[in-house]
Amino acid sequence: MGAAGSMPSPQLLEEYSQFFRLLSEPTRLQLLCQLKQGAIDVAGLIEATGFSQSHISRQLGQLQRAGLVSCERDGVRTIWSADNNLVDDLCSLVQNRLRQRLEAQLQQLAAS
Amino acid sequence: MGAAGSMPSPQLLEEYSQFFRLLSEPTRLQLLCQLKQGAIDVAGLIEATGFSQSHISRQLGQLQRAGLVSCERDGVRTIWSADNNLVDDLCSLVQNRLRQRLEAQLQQLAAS
DNA sequence: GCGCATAATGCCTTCATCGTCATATACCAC
DNA sequence: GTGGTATATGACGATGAAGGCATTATGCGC
Repeated sequence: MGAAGSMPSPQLLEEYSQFFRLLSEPTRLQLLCQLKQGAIDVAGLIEATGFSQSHISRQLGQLQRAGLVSCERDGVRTIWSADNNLVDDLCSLVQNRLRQRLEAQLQQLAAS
Repeated sequence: MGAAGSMPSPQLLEEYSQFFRLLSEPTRLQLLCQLKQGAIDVAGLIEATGFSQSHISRQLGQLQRAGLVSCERDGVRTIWSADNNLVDDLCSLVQNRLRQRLEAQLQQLAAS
């Protein structure tokens, strides 16, 4: 079961960590989830999250550079939308993991 | 296509981000990959990675608290091993994503 | 052109985490 | 018990990013 795969290159490890770092801020995750509900402009995101305009704009910029969100201008507004399901898939896996851990703790408690 | 799921609770978002934060450091990812090759003690990890003893010990502690690695003492040594395949699955998904992006950039370059 | 609204960017402070050095703890040999 | 080795932890400086304020850029109505 050791299943020795091959070590990823340092460059790939760096790519991985940079990507995961994007998801390591509740702010950005919240923005991503909000965009999953539907395309929306910055004012709407301010309304929905309570964060400052500059903060939201910055975080969207980071997510955009990573290709997780995209925007289109509609007059003076900028409409943002989420681009793919990768984050949902990742979160589902993590959620399963969290659930499994809690169940294990529960069983260990019952066995004592 | 919009597929409006439900917003995760703030607590869940916090859990997600904390987990992803664990993976946002190349050091920890490297340690996880190394442990995937097989159980090994701290001295072996120092040899393999070049990091300082205290640094490695700290990172292992974080991974342990998250349930990603576990250890058993063998005399004076502590043998560490990776506990599950979650990280591999997450990395595979991210790798696919990286590849897709590069392919898209390649095609866009060819089309110009 | 001039206002007015929305969004992006420079600058700044604050705060968290990395990574190291030194020290403490645990274990074995003797 | 003492000495020696392997690991964990406290304290600390350095580094990076979050997040807000002020400003700038951009587009619309007039």
